[in-house]
Amino acid sequence: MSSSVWLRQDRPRRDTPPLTRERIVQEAVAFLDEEGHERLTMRRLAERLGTGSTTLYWHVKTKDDVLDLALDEIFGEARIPSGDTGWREAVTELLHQWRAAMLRHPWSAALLNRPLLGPNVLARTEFMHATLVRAGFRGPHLVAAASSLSNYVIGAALIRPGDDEAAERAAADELLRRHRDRYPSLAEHGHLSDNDWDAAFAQGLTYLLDGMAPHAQTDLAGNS
Amino acid sequence: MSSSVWLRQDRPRRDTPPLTRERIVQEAVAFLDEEGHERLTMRRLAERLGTGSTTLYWHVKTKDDVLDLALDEIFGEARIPSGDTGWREAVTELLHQWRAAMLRHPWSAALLNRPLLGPNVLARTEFMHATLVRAGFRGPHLVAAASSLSNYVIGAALIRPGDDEAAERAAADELLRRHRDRYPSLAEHGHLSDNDWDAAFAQGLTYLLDGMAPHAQTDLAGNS
DNA sequence: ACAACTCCTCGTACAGCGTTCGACTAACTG
DNA sequence: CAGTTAGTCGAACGCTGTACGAGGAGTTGT
Repeated sequence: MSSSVWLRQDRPRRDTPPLTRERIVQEAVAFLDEEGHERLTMRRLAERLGTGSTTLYWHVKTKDDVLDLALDEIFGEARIPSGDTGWREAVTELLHQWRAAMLRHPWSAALLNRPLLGPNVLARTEFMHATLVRAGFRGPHLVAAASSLSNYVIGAALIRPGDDEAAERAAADELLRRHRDRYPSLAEHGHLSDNDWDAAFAQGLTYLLDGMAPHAQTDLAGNS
Repeated sequence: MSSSVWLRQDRPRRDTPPLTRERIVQEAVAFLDEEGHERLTMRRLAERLGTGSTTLYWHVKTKDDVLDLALDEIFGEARIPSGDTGWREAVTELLHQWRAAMLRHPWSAALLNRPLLGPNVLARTEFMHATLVRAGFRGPHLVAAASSLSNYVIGAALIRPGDDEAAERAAADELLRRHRDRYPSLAEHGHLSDNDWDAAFAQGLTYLLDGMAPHAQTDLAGNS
């Protein structure tokens, strides 16, 4: 029925078998880091683990399961802030960590269209949600704030400028320059190679936070 | 082959080649709309076009080409605003159109990790860029504003709530409810099924625009 | 008239894919 | 010692994207 790992329950486990789901996921992440999303096959992953490819199917239902698990795994790298700072600092810190983790593993961008329901993702989304509630967001503004921040960081990681080699980036810039009559504004501001994307991400995030801050109802009840 | 005129079909007209790249792309979009991203194969697409599968490779280099072309094709559905309004109205209108086009073709989300360099994408990005320049954004603020808006709309289309059937959405909500001890804040505000995502998108966009508006340098030179 | 050439189509084939199935081993349970 | 269970694996199936080379049709040159 349900097609996602997170919605199925685990097979009951015994001691510690030599090959585990954890080891598979760990090795999958390493493989993806080294060789990329398109080169991952069950056979190659099995070879790396020193087993036959069909053995993997004892621990995992499908290849998509491996990908879902690997994706959630890297979100665990995003440290959750302590939370004893202001809500803006907390959200900013979390989203920078989030983006950094994804840029460290560029293959993650290709998997973002799958439902993000793993424990690591949920823990971080929960933290963000709770932080926004603590900041005073309620109702539609809470939903809008939370989803906007998610949209923003996911989008920023997806349009990752620089995962493809510099050659490809230069070719894209060349394309713009060649059609400068059709795209004058884009051609003028060297779009891919010249800009500081880290700074742009940070700046865009402050736009978003500046825009949403006035909608936190800090005067709801008579608490501190 | 056939012995009678009536059983033979007309010779295809020569001034309009029977199979063109445009027709392939058009049919690919239709196929993706009807059957989804995972079911598209070159053989099935060819069958739909009434040709052999290898014929496609005369008009197109790889399957990825078809996908890239199909993706750019649907961005053409996003009408570019007239531009005789304020910059906020223009950007808002463009991004709503952009998102609507992607939601109309949910398979597009799975292709967003490819470089977006087609003419339709570039034309719309150019319009947005030009609009922001007209609004007075310069230097790093121009880069940040343009990329933030792109990030936001791409991210919003990617975390499309509701492309999967209601059953899966309900299962995800159930997961949250089952773990309400771990994700209290997420569980409390019914995350997937209950909210108005169109409104949330619109609201988040106003956050972003509110936040960036003060950084437009309207007082640069002494023109009108 | 015929040959040469270009544009386009397609059958065949190949290597590789995700996944299923049933046989096998090894360890634990009674 | 038999029975059960957890885990492994070789072989096979149906499908994929794509390369290759043969051939047909329309046009051009002589």
